[in-house]
Amino acid sequence: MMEGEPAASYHNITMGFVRLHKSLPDGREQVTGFARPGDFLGLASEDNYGVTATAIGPVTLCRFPRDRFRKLMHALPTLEDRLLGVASHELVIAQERMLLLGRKTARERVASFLLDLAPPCGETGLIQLPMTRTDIADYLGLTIETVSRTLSTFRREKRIEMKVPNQLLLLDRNGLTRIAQASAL
Amino acid sequence: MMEGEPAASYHNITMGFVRLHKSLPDGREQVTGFARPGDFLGLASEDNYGVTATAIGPVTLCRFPRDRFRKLMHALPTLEDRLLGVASHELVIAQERMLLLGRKTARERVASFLLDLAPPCGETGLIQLPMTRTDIADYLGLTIETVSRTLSTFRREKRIEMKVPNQLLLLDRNGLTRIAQASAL
DNA sequence: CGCCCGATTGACTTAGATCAACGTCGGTGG
DNA sequence: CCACCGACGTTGATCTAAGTCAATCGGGCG
Repeated sequence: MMEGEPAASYHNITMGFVRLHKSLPDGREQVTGFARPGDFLGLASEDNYGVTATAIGPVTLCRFPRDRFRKLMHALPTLEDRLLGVASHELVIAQERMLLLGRKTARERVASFLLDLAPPCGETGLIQLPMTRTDIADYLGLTIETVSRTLSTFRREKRIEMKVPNQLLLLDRNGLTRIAQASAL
Repeated sequence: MMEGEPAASYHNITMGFVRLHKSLPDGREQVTGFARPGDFLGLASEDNYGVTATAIGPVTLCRFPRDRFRKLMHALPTLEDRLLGVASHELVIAQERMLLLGRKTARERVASFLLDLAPPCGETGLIQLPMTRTDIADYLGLTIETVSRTLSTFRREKRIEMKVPNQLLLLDRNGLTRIAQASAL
C-alpha cells in the first residue's frame, strides 16, 4: 500500500509490525504511525491511500478488497459502527501527535514515545522495540542522533535501562510521565 | 467543548469560525484545526473530547445531543456512511499535518498553510484570514515572529500582497506550491 | 576474520526561538 | 474631536535546541 496509489483494499495485520509513513520529494520522511497485530489499515484513505505502509520484519496480513468489504460493512451495521469508533480513536491519537510534533521538546517527545509503548508491557516495564532508531526519529520528527542522545540521557538519569539497543526497561515511569506532559521540570 | 470534558454533544457550525486546540500544562498550545461553516465537530471524541473548541468571533452552531444523534445515525445508514467518510478524510488531513509539523521548514509550513486556505477563494486568490497570527503560529508549530517574518519574505518575493494583516492576495500560486512541496528550491 | 549496518558520541553549525523595540489601528473617554 | 491606551503585528539583535558532519563502536553474517 503506497501513498497516492488507488486504495484497492483494507488490511488487518495478523503478525508483525508495519510502519506507516509519508515523504517529501527530497527524501524527508514522517512516520505517521506504527501498526501492530490486530490493527486495521486503510481507514485513512479516500480514493487513494494517504500513506505508504512498509513492513518491519516479516508480516502476515489479511486483505479485504475494498468493494467487497464495503458491501460487508453495509450488511453488518455493527461492523460499520466499530469502524467509526476506530476512526474516532485514530483521530484522537492524531491530535495528540500534532501536539507532540508541533510543541514538545526532544526530551518530551522521547518520553511520550516510551510511555506510548509501555501499556502492552504491563507492570514489568520491559519494552521490545521492533523499529530502528531511524524509524523512531522519523516518527518523532527528530534525527537519529537526537533520539540516541536523549535515550542515553534517560539512561544516565536512571530512568531507563538498555542492555541492547532494541530492548529497554522502564525504571522511572512517573518521572517519564512528568517529562512527557511537560509538568514543570 | 473542552479537552477532557465528557463528550455530550456533536455540533455543526452554521456561521463563523472555530479554533480546535490542545494545550500543555505550561501554556504551550497546538491548534489541531480550524472549522468553517458546514464542518462537523465531535468525530474526534471518545467518551471525552480530545480537543478544546474556541470561537473566533461570533459563531452559531447546531447542537446534537450525543445519544439522540447516535440513535439517528443507526436509523439512517446513509448518515453513518457519510460520517465514516468524513472521519477518513479528517485522518488523511491529520497525516498531512504530521508531515508538516514533523518535517517541513517554516517557509514550507507557511506556504502550505496559504495554499490550504486558497481553494474557497477560487481564481482570484483573495484570502480572508479570520484568525490572528498567534492562531496561525500555534497551528503551524511556529512562533508569531516567524510567521510574520515568513509572510514578509513572501511579500518581498512578490508571491503575495498584503495591504492589511488579515487579508491577502496570492500572486504566485505555482511558486508557493513548489515551496510547500519542497520540490528543489 | 573482516565487512557492514545500526547505534553512539563529540564538535560545530543553524533555523527558528527568545527578547526587545517600535509601528499601527480601533476604541474610549475627556 | 483628538489624545491616550491596549492589542496585534512587524522588525531587529541575540541565543539555543536540535541538526549536521564526522569519528568510533559493536554485533551479526558471509
